Amino acid sequence: MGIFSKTCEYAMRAVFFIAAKTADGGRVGIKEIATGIDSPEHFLAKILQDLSRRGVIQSAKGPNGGFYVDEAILNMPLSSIVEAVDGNDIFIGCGLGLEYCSEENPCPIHHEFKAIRNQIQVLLKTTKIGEFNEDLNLGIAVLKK
Amino acid sequence: MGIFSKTCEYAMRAVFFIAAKTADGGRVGIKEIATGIDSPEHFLAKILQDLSRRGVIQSAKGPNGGFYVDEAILNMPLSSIVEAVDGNDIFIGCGLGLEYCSEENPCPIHHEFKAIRNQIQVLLKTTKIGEFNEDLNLGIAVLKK
DNA sequence: CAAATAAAAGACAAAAGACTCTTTTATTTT
DNA sequence: AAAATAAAAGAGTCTTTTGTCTTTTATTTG
Repeated sequence: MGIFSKTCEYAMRAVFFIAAKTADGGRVGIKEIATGIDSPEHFLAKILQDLSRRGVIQSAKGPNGGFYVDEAILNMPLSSIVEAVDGNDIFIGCGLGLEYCSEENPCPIHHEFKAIRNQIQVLLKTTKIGEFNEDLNLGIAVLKK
Repeated sequence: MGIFSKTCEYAMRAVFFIAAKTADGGRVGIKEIATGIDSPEHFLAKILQDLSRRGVIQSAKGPNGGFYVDEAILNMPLSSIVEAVDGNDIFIGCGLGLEYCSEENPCPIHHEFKAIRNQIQVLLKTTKIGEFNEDLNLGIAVLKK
């Protein structure tokens, strides 16, 4: 596995896809999203339901329904997606999995890893969900395997 | 889960423990290691067998047997442990889980993540297994939950 | 050589994560 | 109101990770 869980990878790709498709209005359906990011449809549906409940995307049922995002969501940081799916372990967890690792009671690599955790945090907090729309729509960035 | 798999976390803690205990000679048994790092004994045994086969630690059977490390191992980088257990995904994997993500065909966060992957790599490659022996033996660093 | 010791190996078992399929509910359009 | 559409929800499966238990093999010591 990578830095994030598979579920979280799907979530980020899906949110980027939805953002790029619906920033100018409109909705996009689960089938189109699943195809667009190479993910299993029903599994992704669950992930998106969860993200929708948590306000990271929006959804509407019925004809012309689908998933979409508004301006406020476009300006939300990537950390919103990651925290909704994987929690905040990546920001605070110990590199060696020690529950009580801290500044006062550090594991051997505690200080070295603090820098990495911080950098991940800065990246996820300062990058906006809508930031890639142009690159995605121009085909400069890609979401498929 | 954190950056590394649970297996990898146990592996690193165990190798640090063995290094600190045996750098000046001697062996340490699986029971003492498991107790010393708060890990399930039999599960850890498998991990250590694997590390031993891959040359990341050494082992001897029979009375006065156990696990130990020599001078060469003390100077090996942490990346040897991580690669033996988790492979090199952490160094090369895409942040969004895309198989064909690359400089020419980047995912949206490819460039941002390159810096993080590089920092993790530098940390793991430049830190030596034996580097924490003193802190561990003095109780300044800790390996227990 | 016999007994004791300790790692190696193998076969299971439980839990979590990833994924599928079916039914239900809400909305829109005619 | 009826039909069509599309997300929401629920139940269940498969796979991987994590963990347990038992047996075997190698080594040392008396």
